[in-house]
Amino acid sequence: MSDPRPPARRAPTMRDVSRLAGVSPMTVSRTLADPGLVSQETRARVLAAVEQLGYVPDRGAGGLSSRRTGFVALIVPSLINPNFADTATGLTAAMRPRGYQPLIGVTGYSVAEEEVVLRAMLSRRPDAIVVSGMHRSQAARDLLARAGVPVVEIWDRPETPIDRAVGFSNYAVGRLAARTLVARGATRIAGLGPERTGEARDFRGEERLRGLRDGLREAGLADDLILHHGRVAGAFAHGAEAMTALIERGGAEAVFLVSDISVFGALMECRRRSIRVPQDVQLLGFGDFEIGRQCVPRISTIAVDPVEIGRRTGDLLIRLLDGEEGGAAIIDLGIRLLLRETTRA
Amino acid sequence: MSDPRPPARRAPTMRDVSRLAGVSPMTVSRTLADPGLVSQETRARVLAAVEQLGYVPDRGAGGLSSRRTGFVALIVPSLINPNFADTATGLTAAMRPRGYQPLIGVTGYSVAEEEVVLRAMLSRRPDAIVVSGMHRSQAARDLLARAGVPVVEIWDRPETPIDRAVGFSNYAVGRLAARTLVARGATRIAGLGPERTGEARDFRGEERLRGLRDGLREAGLADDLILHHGRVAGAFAHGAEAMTALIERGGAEAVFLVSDISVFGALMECRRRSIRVPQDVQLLGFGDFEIGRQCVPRISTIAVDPVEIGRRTGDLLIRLLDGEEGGAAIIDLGIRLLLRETTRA
DNA sequence: GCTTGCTTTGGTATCGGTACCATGCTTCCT
DNA sequence: AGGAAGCATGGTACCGATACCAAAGCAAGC
Repeated sequence: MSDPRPPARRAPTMRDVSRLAGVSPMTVSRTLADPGLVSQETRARVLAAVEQLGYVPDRGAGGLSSRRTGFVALIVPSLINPNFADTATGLTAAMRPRGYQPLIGVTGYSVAEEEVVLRAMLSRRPDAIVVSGMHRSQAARDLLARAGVPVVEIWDRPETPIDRAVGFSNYAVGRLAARTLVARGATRIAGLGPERTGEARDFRGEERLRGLRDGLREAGLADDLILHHGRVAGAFAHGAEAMTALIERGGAEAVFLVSDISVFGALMECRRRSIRVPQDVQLLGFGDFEIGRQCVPRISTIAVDPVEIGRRTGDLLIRLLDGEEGGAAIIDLGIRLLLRETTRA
Repeated sequence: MSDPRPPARRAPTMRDVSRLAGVSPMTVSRTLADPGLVSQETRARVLAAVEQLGYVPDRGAGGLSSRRTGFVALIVPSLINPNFADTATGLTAAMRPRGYQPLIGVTGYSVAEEEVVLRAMLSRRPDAIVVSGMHRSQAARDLLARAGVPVVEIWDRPETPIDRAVGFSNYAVGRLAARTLVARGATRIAGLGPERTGEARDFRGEERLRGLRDGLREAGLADDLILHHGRVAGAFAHGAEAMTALIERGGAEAVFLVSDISVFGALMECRRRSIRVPQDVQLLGFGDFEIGRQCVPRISTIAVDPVEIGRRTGDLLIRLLDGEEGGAAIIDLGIRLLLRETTRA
């Protein structure tokens, strides 16, 4: 394995800086870690040397020594889902100013991949781990529990969190959906979500439909229109296909879909078939995606704030990593009903 | 700074594994790095010990020693833009099987943030750096050029790449847009993109409009309808607002917008105003976003394959990091015209 | 039988930082 | 004046892996 590139003079080290500034490496380390510990004069000399050499500390080496890497593992099912991209953005915003670097792992909704990704994260010795919907594999649960660092489960409200949780109850979303549609006079109410078999599953989506089912039963309504259909990925297509399947089974007065993306797909299917929304059928989604705010008609939805989930998780972790108490084990950010134009008054 | 959590028995080290297996740490290292180097019997004993202890190697320590961290820095303007999320997914898919871990940095389209993020990445000593539209700050350029590792610029076709480039010509996109709309009989052709001032700029979008302008001039048409309007973020809203501005200036026969997301926003604005697409106005976008394939009417667009950009970049880097020649400095993946329903035949 | 060479294993130094303790010097107090 | 206390700095031993070299064991070749 010969390297064809020019030998690339090695990056300067703390030793180089210390020589140039005429101090010991230890003093350079202090200057960078906590400038208040060195005299003003020394600090100036060190910083000038850092500048002149273009020195960038090697945090890998620092982490090895201090046993704090500054990494925060973030494991999500998908980055293409804007909800998780938003959460990643919120987490980054909260933690980067304190020097933490998110390490993003994507599982593709696959239970098998979960463990592979988690292992890759653990090999980087993160200071904290944030996971979304990872509690299905026992091996993964064990790895997490034994990691010896704070673990936060997000986008969920587990009965018994491994450590902490920041999110909301997906089950409650489904129940609220049922209540909302019942209150709007619908009696034949459908629920559309992805199928529940195979390697890749959307457990949170299933949880919402479970809430819907219980809500409908409680209202004395039938729950025979809760359909599981198609793959979790490509959610746009899912909405259109699921709507088609529903129509073939006779349709419904109101439909709850597991995400706004799916609602959009269903909406387009309705347009193609000249079915009027909300006059002929009411649609209710989940997630308050940007697309639902922009399309015509605007999508009624049950909202959570994905950026806030990331931000609150970041704040919690900063506190925990500073050695403070983090407060409650479970932070429930709640859900919000946004009635717009795909439901009737 | 007292730590309230239980002392968390430290993760097992290679030393622990070696003791349990009755071999030297060096043999454990070899077993894990290249199993063919040790005898079958030894390998079995070592792997059993690894399994029993739940040992996960510390790649931070390994990287310090081997001077290969296995990190690939990926710097993008935004993760919320599905194009970049797709590229990240493609890059991950190509490189993770070889043990590389992407390190994602997000600049928020901000030139100032670029350098901060780049510095954070460099402190992790990545084996390669992938950047998207980072060539605007001289300090950042210098840092990249002196990093001593392969650098790939993506989503662009720079005149003089820092090292390598994988992408396509945004300028060519604009010219193709002009040609396409001219060929469809339009004479009053507009171009809508975000404003060109302020800290956060979408340079690639501007480049597309520059191509459009030149294309229009070449066809002998006016270019006075090329409007820069609103912020780059929140592209849905951008499309609607820009379309409104255009209509207030008298409208156009055909409009090129810098992304399909913007086209969607414009399309919704047209629906609100009962302007028919494509009968009253033709719309052409860029990016072939999922939403453009699903909405009604389906959006005509100039497509690139974002996942492919990531994948090809990953393949190139694997070759370079294996010490092979990488081939051409610039890989142009080309663009594809997809005529759908927002343009006329 | 002894050299040669291959396979398999081990020992030691080192990667670039930080933790921890030691030291020299000043300042302040009794 | 003597000693305690505090500030600024330096020295040394690691953190947990891998590179590199050495060496043991064994088979093959002459």
